[in-house]
Amino acid sequence: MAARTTSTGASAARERLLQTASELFYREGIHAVGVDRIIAEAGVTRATFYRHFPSKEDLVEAYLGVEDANIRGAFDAAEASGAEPGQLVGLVIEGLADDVARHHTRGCPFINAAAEYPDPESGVRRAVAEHREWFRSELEKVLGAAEADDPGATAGQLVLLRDAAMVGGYLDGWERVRPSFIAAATRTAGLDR
Amino acid sequence: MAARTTSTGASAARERLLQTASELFYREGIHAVGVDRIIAEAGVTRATFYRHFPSKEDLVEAYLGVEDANIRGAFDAAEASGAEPGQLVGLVIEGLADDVARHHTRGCPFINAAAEYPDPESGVRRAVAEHREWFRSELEKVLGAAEADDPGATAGQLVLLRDAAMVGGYLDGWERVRPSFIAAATRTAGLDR
DNA sequence: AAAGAGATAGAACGATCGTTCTACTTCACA
DNA sequence: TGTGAAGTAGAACGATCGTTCTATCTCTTT
Repeated sequence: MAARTTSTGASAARERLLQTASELFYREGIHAVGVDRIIAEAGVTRATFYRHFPSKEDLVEAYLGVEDANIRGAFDAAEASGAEPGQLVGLVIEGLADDVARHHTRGCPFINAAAEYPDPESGVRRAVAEHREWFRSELEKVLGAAEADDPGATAGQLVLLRDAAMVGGYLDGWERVRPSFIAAATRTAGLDR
Repeated sequence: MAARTTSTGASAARERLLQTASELFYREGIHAVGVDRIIAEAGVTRATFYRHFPSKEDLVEAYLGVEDANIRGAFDAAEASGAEPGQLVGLVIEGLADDVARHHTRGCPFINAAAEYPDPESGVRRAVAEHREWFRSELEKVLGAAEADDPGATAGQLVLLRDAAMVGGYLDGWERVRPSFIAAATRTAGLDR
């Protein structure tokens, strides 16, 4: 058995590796999960691991890439749903709330990763910075289309609120944080008028 | 040379150990800093380390205890300053902003620690939960004295805003986040009326 | 004067870290 | 048909992890 079995062109072993690592990194932290754990749970050999990822840090960056792609996909889906710009802002807020409730119950993958990588020049921190900048500008775009006043400032505040929601949802429980998040986000976005 | 040299009754070696570890843990992350690093930079022997801290995790908990005590001290100072309850809320917000700008430029010690400790039953996570609960109730007390409406809900929202400020200050730069934080916090606390 | 706690110094424990290596097999494609 | 990439299997590298140990010295307290 070997090689490219998936439709995307990526090898099956690589995808299993990436998915297993993503779950472990998110649930237990990055430094806390060793290469041995990952290859054992992915059912793959060390040699196969290093064939696809030159080092563990490359795998970490790929993990953040998966998280980034997931969120971009959610945005694309929302925009492709044919909702009007005015509605879209509300959909985004609801989507973020739903994401924290369902998938990201251990906090934000990017915030958590940054906690473990102090060097701003590292590949991991670059990935975090790029993701945050994309997210901010995407919000600004949506807000601009909905003709909100000062989309730039509002987008910045919504980024902060999402950070707060993910951290608070993890440490205090989402049911305690959700009302505050919804109220603050809708008011910030100007949806309460 | 030996033993208790400080006025507080704690040994000098223990205090050097704790201060050194606190700086390293905060700046570089907990799992990333080994015991060897700590004892080397503290100028202390392994045996001395384990005399004062049964395990590394005890040192981690002591580190969070130091951070907790610092913030409690700041609150006590603000309350002892003789400011009126109405002013106190504003002082607290300014104090938080000042803290992020000066001391906590690598994020929140408790949020960062929680990112590395997934088990909610662990001593570290318990310390995080206790600190957050104290902070929330302290805010509620101050807001209640200032006769804000719904001190409970407002305190919860201010906790979220502080989380956002510390995360955003670390990852996006405090100068970008500060205006949003000040605006949102003063409005949430009802100081803009 | 005796006792004990706190410090120093340094060797050593087994376990795990991330990484590299050789040897052999299997499949896709030119 | 043969070349090469992708897979399995497993030994081994040096480094570091957190922890334990013995041995000796110093100071404070009784």
